[in-house]
Amino acid sequence: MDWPIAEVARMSGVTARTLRHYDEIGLLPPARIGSNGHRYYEERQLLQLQQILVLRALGVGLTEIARILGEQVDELDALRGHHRQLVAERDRLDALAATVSRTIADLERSRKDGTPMTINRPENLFEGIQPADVDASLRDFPEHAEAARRASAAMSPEEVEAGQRERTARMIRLAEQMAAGHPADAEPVQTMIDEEYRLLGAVRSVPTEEYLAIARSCTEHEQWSAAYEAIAPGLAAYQRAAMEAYAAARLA
Amino acid sequence: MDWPIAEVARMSGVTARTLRHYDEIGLLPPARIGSNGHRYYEERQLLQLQQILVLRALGVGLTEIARILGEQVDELDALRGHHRQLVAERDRLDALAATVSRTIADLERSRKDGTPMTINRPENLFEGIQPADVDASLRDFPEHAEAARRASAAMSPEEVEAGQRERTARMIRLAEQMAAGHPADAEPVQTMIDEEYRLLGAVRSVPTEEYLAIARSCTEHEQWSAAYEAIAPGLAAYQRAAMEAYAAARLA
DNA sequence: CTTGAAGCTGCCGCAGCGGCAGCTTCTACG
DNA sequence: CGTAGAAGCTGCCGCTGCGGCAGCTTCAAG
Repeated sequence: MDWPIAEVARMSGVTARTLRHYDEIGLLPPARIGSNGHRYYEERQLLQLQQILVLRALGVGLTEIARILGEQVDELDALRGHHRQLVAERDRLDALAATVSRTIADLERSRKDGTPMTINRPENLFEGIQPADVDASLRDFPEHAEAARRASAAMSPEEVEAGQRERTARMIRLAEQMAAGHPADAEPVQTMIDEEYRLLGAVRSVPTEEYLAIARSCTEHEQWSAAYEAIAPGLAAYQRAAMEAYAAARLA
Repeated sequence: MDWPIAEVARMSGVTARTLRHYDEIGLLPPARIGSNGHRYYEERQLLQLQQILVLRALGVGLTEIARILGEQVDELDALRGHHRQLVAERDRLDALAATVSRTIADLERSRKDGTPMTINRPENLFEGIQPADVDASLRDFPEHAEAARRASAAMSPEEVEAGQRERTARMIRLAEQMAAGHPADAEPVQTMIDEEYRLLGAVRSVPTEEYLAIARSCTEHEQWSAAYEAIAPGLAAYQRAAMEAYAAARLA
């Protein structure tokens, strides 16, 4: 007893095209091929097709299915690995959905306030997108870079987001000072810088030398610089100057 | 001030290849192209790139991003739609992961019991894979088909799975009776069929005529038939014969 | 013998690039 | 001023899992 391709398609619910595809990639060759080139399937192939469809429905890729059917890998191992992937992907989407809904809320709020914000929120500038590279500027202080990496790896996505948001808010306030014409060593600016320094010190104490290295990074680290410049032209240099003035005045 | 492609790549963290791709698809053309064909980007492009990367990080597709940047669609609307998709996909993966972990548990159990089961569990045969088509055989009774559709739509994935598993268990017990050589109208077989009939009746009362239609479907509905045959050759006809004998003896 | 259904083999397209190959152009150094 | 090496360019193939053609052949029923 064998069936032509359309019959199998009707029985299984997949299209004939799919069955030809499975033949093409060697996943499910038909039981025999007539002298006319037509494909004929038997019960064994139906059973295999069922296995394939089960695994496919579970989200397993066709190449992995082929390995399972070929008994090159253990099905339990494969499923366990697949389960890990599924959970990881689900968690990723979950975090993504949360971020998107925050973005939506932010946008809605800013529209009510008169659209002072575009979707290009500074907290999502380059440095935010690639947090792993943020500490690259600290390569002169590898021991601290390592610690920072560990610290940021331990933070939850929410904490990371919150941190980015706060840093950005500071950058914007600083840009406002700059736009108002205050020099970098003006009192209100220095007050803000002092606040930043204290926050930095709350994590761990920062020697003057390293603080100055961070100041230099504001203009020299390409991603940082780009982030500052994207908020306001000249902001990177302004931040650096303010930090250097602060160090000269209070960290001497 | 403009930057060559590699510079932008370093600043933004994407590859030059990606930037060329974005140019190719019209998503981010460079500010100018030198007479040598080289691409040069300016601040405006950097800002756009940032927007692009933010949206891309949120999982928005490039074509949708292009529409948002071109202001052809409202960003809030786009994000709301995207959020729905994200949540739906997350839920799908969640259900999938749950199914996979049940499958893993089943496989582990069966291995301890001496591997009486392969991954090709009958509860995942064709009809299980396409539950939406199960009631297609009831097309002669459209009003009932509609009700069944509603009922199955209201069931949770767990309930559906459980139902499939139970039906399959019955099919296997029936196959054992058949393998033992009992005719379809033998007493133990009829007892099983009676149990099935009562279960069916618990959902809603089934007239004899419709019961016989269901019996016919066992051999005539291709997916059902395939499911029975995959468990044991001849099982579809055996089930049908048993049901018909039951109807003749007890529903007359 | 004819006709319509079903079969076949390609090839393009989809999203978002990665990774070549093969050629040209910039930049720095001697 | 010549040259090497880095960086630029334009294609084209590949991935996943098929859908959807086109163009031709073959089957099955009347």
